[in-house]
Amino acid sequence: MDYVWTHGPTSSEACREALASSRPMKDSTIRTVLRRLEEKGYLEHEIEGRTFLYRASDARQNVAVRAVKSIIDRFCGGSAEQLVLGMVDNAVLNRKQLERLARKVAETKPVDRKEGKP
Amino acid sequence: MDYVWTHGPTSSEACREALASSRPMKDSTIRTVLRRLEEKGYLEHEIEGRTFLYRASDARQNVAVRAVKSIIDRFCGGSAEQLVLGMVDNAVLNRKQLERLARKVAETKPVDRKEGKP
DNA sequence: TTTTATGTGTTACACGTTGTAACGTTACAA
DNA sequence: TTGTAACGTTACAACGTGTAACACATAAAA
Repeated sequence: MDYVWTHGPTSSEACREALASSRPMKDSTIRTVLRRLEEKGYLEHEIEGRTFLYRASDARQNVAVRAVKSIIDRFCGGSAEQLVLGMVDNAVLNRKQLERLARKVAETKPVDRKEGKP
Repeated sequence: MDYVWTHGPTSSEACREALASSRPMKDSTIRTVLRRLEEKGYLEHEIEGRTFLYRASDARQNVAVRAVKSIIDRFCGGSAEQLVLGMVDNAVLNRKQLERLARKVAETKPVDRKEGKP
């Protein structure tokens, strides 16, 4: 998954070769993994000649956010703010960073017009 | 887990009774679950008479934060800020909330003195 | 003191997920 | 036509999870 994210669309072979040094695997292994990731919706593929080219169906960051969202729902009663406060308490995020973020976002989305990407 | 979090220390029986209406389970089932949660470090128990009293070894929110932290490390290159930005992009958090958080934290930890709970 | 109820210990089993792979089939290329 | 590069199908062990049966110990009751 990580490989497909950092490099673009990839064939199973290319993927295998790239990972071979750190983790030698049979081609069938790689293909199984890619197929399963596709079943789960993390990947999609198109056919180039007779080769499958896999690409991530969603950016890494959005996947991260969705995962976090589900944590928020399960553990923070759906309140993202509560989570962020917890992050500050646990020094995962500090005051300075939070302020910088607030400023940055204020610049980017000045009026907060109905959410959604402009 | 959720039950132990919302109510305090609990015996397996109390837990079973409390959940019985929504989810009737045998006592051995409950005990197995509690024991496994303890093995994983989410619960601890002390012995009261000859009954095990389980309590959460950590607050719900901290568990959430740790889970999120691991997502940050895996998907956001360790940058919590990046995640928060992603949350804003995905409308999990909006500008207003972020500003409110920044203000709140600024009040609570005016100087950001070396992190850690005062 | 013997019996009983209540609590814990141990073991099990079905199912789903995940890592890893063998073997089979198909179609382009030499 | 035959080899080879791709994919398709199937498998299997290890692990996690939900659910529970049965065994053992001991305080409490008779």
